[in-house]
Amino acid sequence: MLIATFNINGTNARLPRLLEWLEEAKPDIACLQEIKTMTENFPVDVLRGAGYHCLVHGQKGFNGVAILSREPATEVQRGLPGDDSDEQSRYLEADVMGVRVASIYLPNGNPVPGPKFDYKLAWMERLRRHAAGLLATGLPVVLAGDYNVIPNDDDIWDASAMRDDALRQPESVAAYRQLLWQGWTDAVRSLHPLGGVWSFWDYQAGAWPRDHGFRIDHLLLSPAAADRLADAGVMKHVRGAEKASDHAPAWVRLR
DNA sequence: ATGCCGTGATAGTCACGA
Repeated sequence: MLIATFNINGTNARLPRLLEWLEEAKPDIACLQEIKTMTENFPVDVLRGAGYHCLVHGQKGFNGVAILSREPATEVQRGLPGDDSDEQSRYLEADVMGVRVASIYLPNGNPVPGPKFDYKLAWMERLRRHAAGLLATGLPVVLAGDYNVIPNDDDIWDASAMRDDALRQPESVAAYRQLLWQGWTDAVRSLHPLGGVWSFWDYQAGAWPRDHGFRIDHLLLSPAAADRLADAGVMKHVRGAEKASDHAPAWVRLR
């Protein structure tokens, strides 16, 4: 069972690449982020034609997450609990093929310091609380998405780069570790413990040809899911396509 | 120190990203 997470950076701009990738990789479940379109404008008919059911939590212009699945999915949670005033579409959770899956687009948080960084840390605290409840169910759970956190020095091409960025702030890293310490397994990290695996390369400054990337797209597995972990990685070649997203899909295969 | 590039909303450039 192949579960992937892919920040597509805009549905309209990326649909041809998304369809190519689905045809090539054939994920059973694909968690998408930054769909950047309203729910009603997401191309559900085109994707149904490509063999996928869609759950969509969209928003005009920014953010937006979706869960694509070969088998029908049952929506469990739309939006991250814990703040009724939060109108940003960054969380969607569903049951698919016996697994609880979430598509997560964690706030970027720049600039630091500032209200956006405060929002990021508050959002991570809400996620930590919600994730504790998920662990308590004992279900196989996969929290997949763009976490906008670079967890370790070897998760980036140059450990001194991004030091002042929200993605590498000690508070961001600490919040990510707190989440892990609840009992989650970072699937890609567990299969590549020495690091050196990137999931994002900036469009600017020749980051892709220079391989100046870092890892911010993660799949966190509950114990019941980690027991079934067979393999995990990043589909790096996807980033090399024409008109590619700046992210590549990260994935996990469960037995 | 800032922009680089890219996307979307909008009809100017601007917000936002990472």
